[in-house]
Amino acid sequence: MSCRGVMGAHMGMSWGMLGDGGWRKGPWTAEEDRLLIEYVKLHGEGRWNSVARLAGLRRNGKSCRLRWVNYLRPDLKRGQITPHEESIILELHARWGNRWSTIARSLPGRTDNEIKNYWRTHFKKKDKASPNNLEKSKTRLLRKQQFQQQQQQQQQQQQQFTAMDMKKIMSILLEDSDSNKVTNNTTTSTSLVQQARQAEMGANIYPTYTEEQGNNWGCYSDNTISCEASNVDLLCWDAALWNLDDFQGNNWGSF
DNA sequence: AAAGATCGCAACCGCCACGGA
DNA sequence: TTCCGTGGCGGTTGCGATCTT
Repeated sequence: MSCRGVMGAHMGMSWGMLGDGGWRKGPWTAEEDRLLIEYVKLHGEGRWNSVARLAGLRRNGKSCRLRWVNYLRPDLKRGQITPHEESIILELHARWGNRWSTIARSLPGRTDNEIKNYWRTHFKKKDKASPNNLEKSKTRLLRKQQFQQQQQQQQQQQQQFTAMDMKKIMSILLEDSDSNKVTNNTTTSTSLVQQARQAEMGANIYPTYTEEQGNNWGCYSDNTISCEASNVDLLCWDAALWNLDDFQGNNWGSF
């Protein structure tokens, strides 16, 4: 029997049922999500194997961790991978190969699973794809992007970051970058910081933040962060963001 | 309109590294 | 030093949604 056959038989048997040790498997219900979120609120991330006992979930620790990391974390960015993110993925994959978690660290709000899925769907198959198929997927992608753009525009109208919120972010980011926590490319990061400063001085336009978009840095207008930035610039910018992230304990909602 | 093909994503598995007993 | 529990990672699968014929 093929590997797929073995796995398929196994997963088919267990999907949505109780596995070894009585753990539930398969898709998560809204109630399970709620319990897990409550658990993390009370106890923080980690100690996943106590979730079953403390939260009343019939899920094993691994499953809980995965659900939290890939789906429930509040700082997750939803929606389409942007062209900038795509270029970062391409560049980092060329450098590191299938080290998805490493790549994910350079893309705030994206999970290794998401990037891995994106890569497999959009790039791996291109190797085999005929020009015709390629055209089809492009069209499909375009349609999806247009639909999501419409949705995002609607949401932007409802949930705009206030200027004050953004000033807080910028001041934290600037303090952080000034203390040289970004070590890989000080020159570039400094220049980004300068640009950011200029942006703050100009200050009439702030990036928007929506629940759906998460940290959609692509929303910066041309007079804030240069849209012409190279991938290296973007990486530095991302690195700066991650330092900010560390500073805030990954809690975007706490600004 | 319907059937088959393809896509996208959530979730699973096995393996490995690490830290504590 | 060894064993065991835990968490993280990368590969793989199942299935609903969407598209094509």
